[in-house]
Amino acid sequence: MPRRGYHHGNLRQALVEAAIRLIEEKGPQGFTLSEAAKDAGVTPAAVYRHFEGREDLLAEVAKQGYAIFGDLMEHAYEQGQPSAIASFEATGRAYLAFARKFPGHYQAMFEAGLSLARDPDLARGAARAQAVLEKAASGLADRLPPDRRPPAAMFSAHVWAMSHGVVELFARGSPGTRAPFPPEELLETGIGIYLRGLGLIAPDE
Amino acid sequence: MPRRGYHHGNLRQALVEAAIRLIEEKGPQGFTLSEAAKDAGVTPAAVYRHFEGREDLLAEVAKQGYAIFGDLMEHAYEQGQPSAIASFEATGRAYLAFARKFPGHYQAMFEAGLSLARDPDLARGAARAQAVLEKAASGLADRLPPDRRPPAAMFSAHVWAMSHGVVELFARGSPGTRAPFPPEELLETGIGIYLRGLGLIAPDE
DNA sequence: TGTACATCAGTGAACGCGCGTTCACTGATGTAC
DNA sequence: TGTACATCAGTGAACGCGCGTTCACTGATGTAC
Repeated sequence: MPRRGYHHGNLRQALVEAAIRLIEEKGPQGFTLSEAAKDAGVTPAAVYRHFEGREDLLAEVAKQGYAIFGDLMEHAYEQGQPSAIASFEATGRAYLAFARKFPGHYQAMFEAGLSLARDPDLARGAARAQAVLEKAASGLADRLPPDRRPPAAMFSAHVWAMSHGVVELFARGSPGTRAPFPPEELLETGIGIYLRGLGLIAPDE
Repeated sequence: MPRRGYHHGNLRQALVEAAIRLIEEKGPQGFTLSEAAKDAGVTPAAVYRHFEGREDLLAEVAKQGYAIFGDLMEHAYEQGQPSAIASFEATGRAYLAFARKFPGHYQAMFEAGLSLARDPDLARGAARAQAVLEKAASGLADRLPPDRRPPAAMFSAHVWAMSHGVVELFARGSPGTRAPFPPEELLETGIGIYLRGLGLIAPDE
């Protein structure tokens, strides 16, 4: 991030990127406004030209994360179409792929403790991502006999939970616990068994 | 925690309990040694009579958490015996019950980023809890035909992941996302579907 | 093409704060005689 | 039962630190004439 003069040019985005880097290194709690400023080659006070403060910068990272996340999830869903199952599995994979590829964004979104209420944009971004997963789940539900059809929101919650759990427990350099299996494999097999349990894949395939 | 004089009596445990309370309120990152000392009615320096420092106190909370956790898991397992399925389901429920009943311990154990390597006792406690879940999983695996039997460590990882995900996403006053279902129900149904997928419960029961 | 000027992004010094940790100390407790 | 003394848990003052935030300022940029 070399400065070209007194004016930075694109300090706002440079700060966001510095924040992402710092969150990746030290987690959302270890990230400080001052260090982000330093990383961007700028005085802490300069941050206040572009953000209301520390939390506002953090929220911007989460916001950009939700945008990328939503795009990835939607793309995965489209790739899987017209098969409801393929779409569902693809969104699960996309979840994990996002967490691994954008760990800074992921942590800002899910581990920073940001309230979605603080910013309508943030809430919108989160809702959009969740909507894709529920659309995929609902496509699945349609293939079950109506009398034995659990709510789609429940499917999506199950997969969301398992994905998040895999990320937190096995996809990070987590607390001493080495992953017993590659996270991708764990999630793939987990979702596979789950889908079989729903009666959506043949019992012995 | 009223002091009865110059000497506290049981400051060590009083500090641990203050720490637990603070972690419940503000998370593991918001917990400070100074505030724990204040809560226990004591000067920050007094903490150093009993712990090496902030992280050591945090580790003690985690250690006590693993002890309780291990007991609960083992008890749940025994309750479920001799049915392998009942034992497995019970340990899953025990996981969630622990997280809800001992949120301070839970966070110290799984969200504080403590390295298990820093303390053999800590690693032992964690290993013990994990062993119970794997024992339950292995009891299940025995009931599957050997030629189509996935490793027990994988079962236990799946359930661990789903449980952790449910806790993090739906059992906390999480970021704006209101739980679509009670966490207990979510985990119960999730594990149920999963077990059906393994071919361990009848497809239409 | 050159000059005056408004704009506003970034500076640098300062603030008050709470943190973890250290240190020489003090005073309560319990034991030996 | 009473006294001297060793032990050591907790005190209180001090430290250096980095934090988020504020403020009056400065200097680069771009526009109007």
